[in-house]
Amino acid sequence: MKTRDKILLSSLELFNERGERNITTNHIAAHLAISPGNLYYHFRNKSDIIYEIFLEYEKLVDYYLDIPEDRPLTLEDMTFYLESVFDGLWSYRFFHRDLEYLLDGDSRLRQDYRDFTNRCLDAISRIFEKLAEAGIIEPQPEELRSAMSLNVWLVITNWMAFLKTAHAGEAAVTLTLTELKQGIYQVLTLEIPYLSPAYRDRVMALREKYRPHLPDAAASDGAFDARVGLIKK
Amino acid sequence: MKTRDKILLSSLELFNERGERNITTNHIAAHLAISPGNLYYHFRNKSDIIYEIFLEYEKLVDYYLDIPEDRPLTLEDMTFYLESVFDGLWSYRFFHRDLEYLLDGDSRLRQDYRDFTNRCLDAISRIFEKLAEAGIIEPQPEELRSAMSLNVWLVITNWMAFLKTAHAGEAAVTLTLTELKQGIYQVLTLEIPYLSPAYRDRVMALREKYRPHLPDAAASDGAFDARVGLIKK
DNA sequence: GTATTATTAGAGTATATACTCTAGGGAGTC
DNA sequence: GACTCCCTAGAGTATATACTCTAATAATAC
Repeated sequence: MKTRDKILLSSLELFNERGERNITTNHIAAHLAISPGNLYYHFRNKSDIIYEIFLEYEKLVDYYLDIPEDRPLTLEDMTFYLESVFDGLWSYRFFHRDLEYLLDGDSRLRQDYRDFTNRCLDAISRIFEKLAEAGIIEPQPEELRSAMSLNVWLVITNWMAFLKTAHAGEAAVTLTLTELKQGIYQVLTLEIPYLSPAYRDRVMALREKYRPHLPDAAASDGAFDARVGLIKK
Repeated sequence: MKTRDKILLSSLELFNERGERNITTNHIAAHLAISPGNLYYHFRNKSDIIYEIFLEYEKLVDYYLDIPEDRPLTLEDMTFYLESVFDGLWSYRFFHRDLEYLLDGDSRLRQDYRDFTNRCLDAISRIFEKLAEAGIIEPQPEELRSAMSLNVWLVITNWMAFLKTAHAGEAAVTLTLTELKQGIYQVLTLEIPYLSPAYRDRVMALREKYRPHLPDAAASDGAFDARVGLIKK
């Protein structure tokens, strides 16, 4: 693998594990056993590294949120969207943590992230629209749909921060993908009142599968992971 | 005013304006025209300053979220809760921005914040319960109520971050309290499906007052501010 | 092979940051 | 006046951080 790609990969890994604020360019170089000079040969500065990681993140989510316009959406599609978005969030989880600071210092990123958010909001709204067309949820006026979409976005992007801050025990929290995906439970909670009777039971059953286990239930739940695998096909 | 209090006040002001990460203890001292030694005479370190500010924040929100148990809740109560919580969020807005990092470095704060969150979630849930008792919203099972409360919490605490990151124009954003309170629109959106017919129109009218103005509508809307003042009485 | 370009090492640097240490002033008390 | 206690100044420091510079090596082109 090219040094440049190794830098991106290691940076992402370290940022995710310990937070962008706690990782310096020297840390990244040390972790790869290369010199700082080498790192700065490939990237002008730390912001550039972060920006390139963002571009990857953006590409991934855009790919996940591609909406087929030639057929109606199914419940499986919806599940796929939810699973995928949380997968993406997991892979680039450092990003939302220090978002405001990152955007403060990089106007390219600020602009791109703004556009990205708006694309995501549009996609969510379009998904609701198509779910209504498919008879899964009741159709709603445009105004309500976009306000709903925004709430979905807020829940999705901030579920992780909630887990890390509010579920924190004595020690700092180490999060798992399984826990993160319990955010799907919260998103489906938002949809409940809008479900059409024909699909209500099925969605409620789906939601039930993501219900958080209460007190420190088995951290790695085999059955759960198996199901996740199944859903994603 | 005592130097100690001045330090807390200036810190809060600077943190809110420029972010905790961008403000050093030396900045705070310089801003007050006191020596660093003086600052460190009053506080052992930066974390202690932040912790004390958190205690104030906690106290304020706990005070706002006090729920009268001797009478039913009214629509005015609900409005007051919403307005107050966003006021609190505004006054201590630096806090949620760097929350994860702050908690990482201070286990006292981590523990206290966790308890604080849970108190808030309970309060929100209790408010829903009492709104149902008052016939404003339809009663819901406990499980749904607490999942809903969590969604309300997520929307409330992250609305500001959304504004700052997604609504950002070319330049970094300067937020106003008025914009922040448009979060109330989002919260009320969550409640819509649960409103009882008798109150539906009134709540929808209330919600309408917080609707975001689309393209850069007059930043300081006199009528709006007047209404806010009225509501808070 | 030689010339050129791409890559790397590693020492070094300017600045910042959180914090320390010593010395002393001012106010009250005896 | 001397003692004490609270408060303050301000110089100083160890460490970290983002980044630079020079020189050397590896890869590629001709």
